[in-house]
Formats: sequence, C-alpha cells, structure tokens
Amino acid sequence: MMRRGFVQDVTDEAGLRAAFAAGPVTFYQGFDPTGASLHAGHLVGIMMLATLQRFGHRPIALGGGGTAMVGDPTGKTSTRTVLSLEEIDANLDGILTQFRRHLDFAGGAFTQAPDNPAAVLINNADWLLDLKYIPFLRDIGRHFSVNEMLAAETYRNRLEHGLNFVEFNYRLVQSYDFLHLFRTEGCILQLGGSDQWGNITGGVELVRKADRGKAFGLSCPLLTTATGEKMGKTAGNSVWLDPGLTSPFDYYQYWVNCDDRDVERLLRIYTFLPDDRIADLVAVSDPAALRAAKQTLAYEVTVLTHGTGAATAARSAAQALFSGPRTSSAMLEDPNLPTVTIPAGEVTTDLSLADAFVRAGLASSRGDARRTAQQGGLSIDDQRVEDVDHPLGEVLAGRTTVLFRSGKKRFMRVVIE
RNA sequence: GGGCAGUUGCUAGAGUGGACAAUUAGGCCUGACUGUAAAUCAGGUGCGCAAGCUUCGGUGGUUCGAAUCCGCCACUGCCCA
Repeated sequence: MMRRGFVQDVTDEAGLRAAFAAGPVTFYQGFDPTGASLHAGHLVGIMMLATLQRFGHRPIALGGGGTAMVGDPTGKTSTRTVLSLEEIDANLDGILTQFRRHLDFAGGAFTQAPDNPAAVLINNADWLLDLKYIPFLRDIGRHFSVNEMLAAETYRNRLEHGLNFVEFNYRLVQSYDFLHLFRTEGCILQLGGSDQWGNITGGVELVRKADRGKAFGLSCPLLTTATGEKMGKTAGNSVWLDPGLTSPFDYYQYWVNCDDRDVERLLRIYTFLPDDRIADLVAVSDPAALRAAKQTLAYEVTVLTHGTGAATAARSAAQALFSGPRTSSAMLEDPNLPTVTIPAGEVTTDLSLADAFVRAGLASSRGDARRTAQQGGLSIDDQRVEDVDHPLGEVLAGRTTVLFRSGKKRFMRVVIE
C-alpha cells in the first residue's frame, strides 16, 4: 500500500502491520450517496478496498445512507443541499452496483486456500436512523470535546461562513459508524481520503474510549492532478463511473489526457499492474513515448470499471480518431464513438449547421456555435465549417453519417435516420 | 426575540438612478505551437444573423428610466439575549 502511494497517514503503523500479519483484517470505507453515481474521485478509495482484498482482507463498503442526511461540512464552503430519502436510496442503489465491478462479494476470487473473504456492503442508515437522541448523546456525545472540534481546521474554516448544528454532528455520526462496525463486524480499520482524517481518528478514539478497543485509521493523499485539479473532474464536470453518465469512450479519454507528471502515480494507484511493469512503461527516453504509458493507464482503468469489452472498444475508437486519417469510413461505422441521431424528417432547410451542433451537444447555443466557428473550431468530416447558417441538409449531400468536431478533441458522430 | 451587515454572471468580487449585458481576476472554450501532455501567446465567454430580448435573492412600488431608491418576504453572517 505504501509503495503504491496509497498512504498519507496511519494512526499506528507498527500496530497495523502487526494486525495485517496476524490474519485477515476487516476494514471499511464509507461512501456518501450524494450523487447518482460514484465518480473517478472515489476511485482511490475503491482501489484501496480492492487492493487490500487481494491481500486476503475483508472489505466493507459502507453506503452512507444515514450520513448523507447529515452532510459532511469538510472542505465545503457552503451547506450541502439536503437530499430526500428517496434520492438517497436511489443513489445508493446505483453506487452499490458499481462496487460489484471492483470487489469480490462471493469470496475466493483473488486468493485460494485460504480464500479471500467476501466483501460486504452495508448501509449505515440501517442503524443511524434508529438512533435515539438522548442515549446517543449520553453514550457517544460525551466522548467528544467541543473545544477540540472547534480547533479542527474543518470546523474553524466553516465558522467564518456559518456552520449549522447538523453539520457539526457529522463527525460524531461517522465516528459512531466505526464503533458500530467494530462491534458488529469486528472491523478494526477505517480508510479514507486525507480530508477525512479528522473524522477517521474521531472513530478510532471513540472505539478506544467507548469500548477500550484497538482500532486503526489510514488515510490516502487527496489526489490532485499536476495542474492542481481534483481527480475526476474535467472542466468542473465529474467523470462518472456510470457508463450512462460518462461513456466508456470519454472515460478512456479522461485517463489518456492526464498530465505527463501524473502518469506514474496514477498507474500505481489506479491499476493492478506490477511495479516493474510500471517502471518499464514510464522509463522512456523520448517524453512523447509517455503516450503509450497513458494509453495503458487508460485501458487498464477502463477495464476495471467497464470491463474488457468496453475498454477495448474505447481504445480502438480513440486510436482511430487520433491516429491516421481524421475521418475514415470505419470510424463512421464505429458505434463506440459518442453518437447522436437526428431524424431525417428534421433535416429541413430550417435546420442550420448551428442548430445541428447544438443538437450534437458540441455547442451550448447557436451563438456559441457561431463564435466557435468564427475561430475555426468547428468541422464536419474534416471540412471546416465557415458558415453556420448553412442548412445541414446541403452540407450532408446525401450522407447519413458524418463526424462533427469542435476543437481538437470533442467529437460527435451524427447519424441521420 | 433585538441591533447591524449582506444576497450580482461558473467562482471570487467591482458597480450604488441613465453611457451596464454589467470593471477585473480565476475558470472554461477556440486558434497558433505540440505529443490526444504541460507551458506560452492570441481571441472568445447571457440569448438572438440582426433589430432587439431576458439577467444582478423573491415580490410589490417610486421614477421618463433601477443591479442601483423605498416596502414586504426569504436566506446568510456578526453582535446582544
């Protein structure tokens, strides 16, 4: 784990090593269902669970159905919007299925004799919602020092902008999760991003204070790209793991487009490739050859989240698009490219190119299409679009599939039917 | 509950009766250079071909004219209880 760059902080390294050596350890990480899908930013956590499971330990993926209702103030400048119960449940559903790709819920898939334990999915709403306020205050609340919490950066920050009582309780609730899992599942380790460090140690201490138990916490660095952006965001948009929200093609592209400086780190964290293989990939004389490493990275990560088939398809689509002739007939046939269909009936003289680009999602408005075209940014089958007021039908000249392009990397296969 | 301050475009943050679709910075987009990278440089960034239209928490007013003034409502911060 350390070698791979997963570790930022550990509460008791020696103790934890001993625990790992002594046999299967049950550990967990929580994921708050605040969106319909997990995104690439969550992937570090998933990879930590998946990696440890490969070493024969027992992961618990904790769905934060209960904590999501409280809202973690960490790193937020504003109060999180409150989600309804239904939304949370729906989100949880989607999220839990994504774990199935990465974790083994049957057991025995990674190691034999002894088989690795099966992963477990749990929703903390199962116990949090039934908590009684007064007993909770008495048994849990008294272990927390308000002074200490106020001193924590997380809260100090928010004091300037306002922090309501619900959010102030988040740490207690998350800590209680750990205690609960410690009691019911024998879970002794909590993983999380370094932003969760305070919440994690809160749990570790609660286990000690309440049950005189020994528990561990481990945090991983909060990954940002070399340019300082959070992982899993492009242009402020999340890169989702759900193929319906971010297509495997776009997903693949996201990884290919990573910064040179990030390649090695990303390979170590997001793939299971052995160290020496990664070293080979990265040790290239010509910096341009890093492209190959990026392609491997993208392929491996896409395999992990979308499966071999989708990854291969995404890779070949990307290669067709970015090497060789810009537009080939094979590409136009390739259904793996992002595609939009326009009913033939709509292709009238009223449908201008500007409209068509908006339809294709490559322009936010006709004016936007116009501006981009003026700057030479739009093209159809490698023909620059000069006049966006031209009807699409004329440009098509009978073709039923064309390739729209905005800028260098945004493509849309447009099919008329 | 009382006193004071605030709510502007993706974000931060100017603007305090007409010249404001709204200064500026970041972000984002496009182009050039490249390696589907970074850095750099140039342009763009509410909708509309245009006339024009819709924006400055909500709502109602004052005014020839309001992001700017007044009333009410909502939310937030600070101070007092």
